[in-house]
Amino acid sequence: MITVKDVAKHADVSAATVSRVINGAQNVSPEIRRRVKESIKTLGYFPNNAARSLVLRQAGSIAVLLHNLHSPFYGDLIRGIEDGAATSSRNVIFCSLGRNQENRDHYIQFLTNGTSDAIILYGSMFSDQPIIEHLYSVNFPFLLIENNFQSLPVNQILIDNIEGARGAVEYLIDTGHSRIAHFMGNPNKKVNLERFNGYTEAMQKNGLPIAQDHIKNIFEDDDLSYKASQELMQQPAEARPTAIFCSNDRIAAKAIQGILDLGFSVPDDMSVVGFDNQLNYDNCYHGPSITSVKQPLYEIGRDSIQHLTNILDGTQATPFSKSYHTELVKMSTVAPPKIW
Amino acid sequence: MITVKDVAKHADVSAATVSRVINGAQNVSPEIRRRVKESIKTLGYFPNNAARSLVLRQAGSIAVLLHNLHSPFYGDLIRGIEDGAATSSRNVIFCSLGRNQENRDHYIQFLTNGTSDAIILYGSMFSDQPIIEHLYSVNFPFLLIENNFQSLPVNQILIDNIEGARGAVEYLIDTGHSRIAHFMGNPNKKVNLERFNGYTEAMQKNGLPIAQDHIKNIFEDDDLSYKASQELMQQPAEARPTAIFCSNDRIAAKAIQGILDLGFSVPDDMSVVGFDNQLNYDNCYHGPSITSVKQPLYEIGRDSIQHLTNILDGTQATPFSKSYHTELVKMSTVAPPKIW
DNA sequence: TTGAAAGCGCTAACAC
DNA sequence: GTGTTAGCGCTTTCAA
Repeated sequence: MITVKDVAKHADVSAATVSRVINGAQNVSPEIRRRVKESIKTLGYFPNNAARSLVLRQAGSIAVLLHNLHSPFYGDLIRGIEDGAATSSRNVIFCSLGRNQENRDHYIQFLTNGTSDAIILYGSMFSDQPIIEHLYSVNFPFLLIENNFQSLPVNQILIDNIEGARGAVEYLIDTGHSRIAHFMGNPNKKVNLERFNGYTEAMQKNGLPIAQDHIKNIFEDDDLSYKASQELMQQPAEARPTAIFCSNDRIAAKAIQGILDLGFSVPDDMSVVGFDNQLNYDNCYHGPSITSVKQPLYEIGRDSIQHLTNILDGTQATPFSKSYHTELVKMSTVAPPKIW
Repeated sequence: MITVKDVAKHADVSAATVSRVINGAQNVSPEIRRRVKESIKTLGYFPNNAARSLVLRQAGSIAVLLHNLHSPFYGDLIRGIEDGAATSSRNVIFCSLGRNQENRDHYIQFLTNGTSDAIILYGSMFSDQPIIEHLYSVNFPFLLIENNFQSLPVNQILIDNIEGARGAVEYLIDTGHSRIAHFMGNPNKKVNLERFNGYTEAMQKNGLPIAQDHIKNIFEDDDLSYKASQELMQQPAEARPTAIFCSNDRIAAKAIQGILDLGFSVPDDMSVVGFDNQLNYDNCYHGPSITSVKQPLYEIGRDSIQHLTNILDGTQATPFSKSYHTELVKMSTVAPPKIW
């Protein structure tokens, strides 16, 4: 391993001078700077990150923690993070939080003790609370994305799920629907609760009652959505809802499939709205293009790195909070209801 | 920050003893061990990774390098890696290699100098060659997956693309096809070349000529596949191929879509075989279930961590090489050709 | 079995 | 502008 000492000897200067050159200090004569740079190149020197981290108390990296890194849902977010990282002086590493509690704790300890300078935690699992409280208690810089955490003054980036859901349901109402069902994802994720709240807000504001069997809990297994939509369709047309608002696009896709497989039409017999705007031709989704609420995940990913970099550099006040608006992408799964 | 010194003082022992307890050395009296453990718990101590890495010359982590971490294609691989990591004493970090050459080099330097102990490089881009040569030249432990690298004795895990492709094409031949087209992905990826070779091998072995316009280059833009399949279908039925073997499932999916959109049937008018077995109901692919060559990505991911861990621990001889077989998953996109 | 001391590679404070 | 020195937190000789 080549060290500063080797370079120093080769360039006939002190280690301190080599360090100065590496770190771009101004008080080095041009001639010496040239010589040191040449030696670095000749010897193929690169500073050891562990040693540097130790003395600087900075690891030079930001860790992005995701549940299920393998989910295709993260595409835009990751792309944004990558592009954000390109503009940051810090490197970004991605970490997948496993299910095993002990491994998780160990992993967090690993990251927060000399491996990374800050953590981005994406997702709104209630089960993340102990992690968040730990990070807060040890005063480790972190930023939450999509986790509306009220009990502590933390840095967070949110999207307005309630507004997004409300807008989607109001769009259905404006299109003429009044019996609108909701397929709700796992309530252990805050976003699903918020979207549910947006749905109820819109319904209540418009004086529309919510029938008990119009709320379906889909939890983790998306196939429940398939069955749930078929259950609805088997009711007489004048009794069943004319539209479904879903917590996310996967649920919407399965619901649509269930309806189509019974020989009904989307949107003629049933309108469907999703959330996330995640399924499209590019990822080989070939079903009907789903009208869906889009969150600006790319921007969120990109901005999160920049904000966190600024926080670390002290150019950004904390706690920092920012909310992003959603956008309703109108595609082909919504039409006026048949009149009954 | 709590350090060994703090713990030492609290437990009224020396720092060396604390270190011994942390690292499970045997020569510590039970009483002292108990006291130290208690102090560690009381103070909430966790060893600093930078300091530890510096002295041990081990970072305690394995870096997984992926191009386009955001690709849904990596799902099974990442899942396997996660599960492999759970059995390893080392942590796994995921890294996305950007497009910018300078950033890339910097990132590699960052990883190889005190940030990680070994690298897993997935993918068969020819452009990875400089990275591989660099890692080799600095004697940094690494493992290639799906990159058949011949010029240096490196650790690698491969799948038998040629065999897989040959088997797929022979299945088509056995089903009665003789005019079989090939939609070939980006030739800058070795896997696509290998699959092409498997195709030609099968054709030649069975005495089937390959018509010039039956080879379509799809490169990066999958939509080219859509157009290419439509071009084929516009030829008279007795002249056009009766089956297409595609470099991957995305290409296959677009080809199928092109055929269907012209009002033709898959597999009645055209049989299609893909590679990767990647598109299914779970990731919201709703087209015809594609007959496809499946690679054991989960196993590869899991095994790669274990092999690399063993290599680092010196319990696995190097260079290490292993090849995995593929499996043809027969679904609904292949049927005997109509007789002409 | 335990402690004192040296040193991993680097940077920063201080001297010149 | 440059070198000397100390020290980041940890592990590991070496002595006791």
